[in-house]
Amino acid sequence: MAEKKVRVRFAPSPTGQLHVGNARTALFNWLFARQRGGVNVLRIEDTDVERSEARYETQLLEDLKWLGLDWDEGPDVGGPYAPYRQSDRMQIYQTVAERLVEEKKAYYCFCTPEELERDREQALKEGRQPIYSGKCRDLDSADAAERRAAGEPAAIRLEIPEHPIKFYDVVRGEVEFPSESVSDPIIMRSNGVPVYNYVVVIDDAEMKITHVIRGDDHLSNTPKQVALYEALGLPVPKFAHLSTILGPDRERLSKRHGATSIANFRDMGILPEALMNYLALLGWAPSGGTRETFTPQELIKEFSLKRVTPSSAIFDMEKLYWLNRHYLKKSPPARVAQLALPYFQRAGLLPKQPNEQISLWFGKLLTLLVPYVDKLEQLPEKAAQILRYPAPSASENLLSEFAKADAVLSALMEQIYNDSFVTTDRFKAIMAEIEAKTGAKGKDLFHPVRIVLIGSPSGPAFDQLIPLLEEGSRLPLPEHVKSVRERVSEFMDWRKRQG
RNA sequence: GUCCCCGUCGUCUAGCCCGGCCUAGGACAUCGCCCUUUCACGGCGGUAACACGGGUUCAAAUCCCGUCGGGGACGCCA
Repeated sequence: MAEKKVRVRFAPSPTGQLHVGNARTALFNWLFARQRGGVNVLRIEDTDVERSEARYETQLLEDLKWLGLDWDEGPDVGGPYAPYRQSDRMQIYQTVAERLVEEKKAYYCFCTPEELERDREQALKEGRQPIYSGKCRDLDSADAAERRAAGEPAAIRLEIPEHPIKFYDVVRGEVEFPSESVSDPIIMRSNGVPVYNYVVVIDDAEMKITHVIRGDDHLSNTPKQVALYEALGLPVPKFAHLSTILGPDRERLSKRHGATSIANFRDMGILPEALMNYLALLGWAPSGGTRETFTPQELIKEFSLKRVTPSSAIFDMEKLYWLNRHYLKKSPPARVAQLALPYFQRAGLLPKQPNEQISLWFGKLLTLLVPYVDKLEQLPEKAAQILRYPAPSASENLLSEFAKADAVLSALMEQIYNDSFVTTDRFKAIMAEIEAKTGAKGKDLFHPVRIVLIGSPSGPAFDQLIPLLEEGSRLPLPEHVKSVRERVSEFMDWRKRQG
């Protein structure tokens, strides 16, 4: 019971939209913290002043919240280790760096970038690891002070110890790097700005982070960071490096693969619970490995860092769509309606302030359409197929393969001529009548009728479609929905005009 | 180049740590059938994988070595 509370952190840079890879990292941190009753920290890594922007930070928080994540400490909620924005912590980094120099764990380096570049090329040519030679390591501290006083720019480097650097990674096990493969890293630039690899460690240490869960692109940086913890005399946290998410071409997932940011998915009409579920399944599977759908609560219960897979994963849009369809079908109709409404308004299919009748009708329309789509975004297009009257010429082309189409349509026109409102029962009777009169059956009977009504041989069942059209035709919609009779007559008139 | 990580169906993965229960399980996609006077939804079924080569062992997807392939790092970027 005395076990220490776990503390994890998600530390994004506000330099753009929240990417799925980062979102998955945020999710795993969150799941781990929530399951263990620990603390989830949000820290903003904005040391790169040029690329960081306040609006991205706001958006970042919104995207995380939309996904269903929350945090216990962060720039917006505060906490015992505030501030949570690196740009507000500069003084700390400076102080600690100077202390490290005093303790001889770090040193001033006067090498110029050109000099370093030459050394690197030389090393590469000789087939050596291109790491820093360490030539400033043994500079006399009095000399160094003098040169600095004279205005010579100096960076601060951490001295990497001689022994191999080991650390524990929860997803990969024990990892060891030979000391010779690790360069003495710069922790303070000569202009006084601290370096990322250094500030993360200071912050993680100060914030008492127990588990560092992050992308595996940081794996090779980890030995430098471990050396820093050791120099600082602070406990090294456990690490968990998550594999990279790849695009279909096995390249690191990026904008050119299409939708990759959380905002993209939200705009398409992917449900947050579907995305969360999908992201959780990328690199993690429950024990047994046979279950696919999880609510956030179930994920919290089942999640385990130890079960995270080390190999990289290709992002599969189709499976995300499958999950989205699953959750779309499970969602209460009122919620789907609320989420779908803006898409219809933008397409000019629904008014800004739909009245109650329209909302009711819209609900029916959605239950009809939802089984046909992967994401909300596709709804207006699907609906347009039904709500807007299709071009008669297109229908005409489809009609040719049905032998008795002409007879069926004339009979239909005859029957429907006097009906201003067609009920489902009336429609059934009409179809029976046409069947009796023309002898057309099955597809020969039903398809021509469907084509004339909605411009396609496939679509919703008639007993749902007919009332939808008829009711819609009486509503004050931005675009008039044509009734059954209007549709049939319009088509027949068009035919007449064609001769 | 050097160092580190990774390698099970097309894809996500279970199994690997503690070898036999694996004629390798589930899911997405795909194909077929059923439901449906259409399509979609739904139901049922099929195709499909242990990267390769050596060991160790009575027995290897599982342990060891090597090869190959992919990724990352080696920055006064994050």
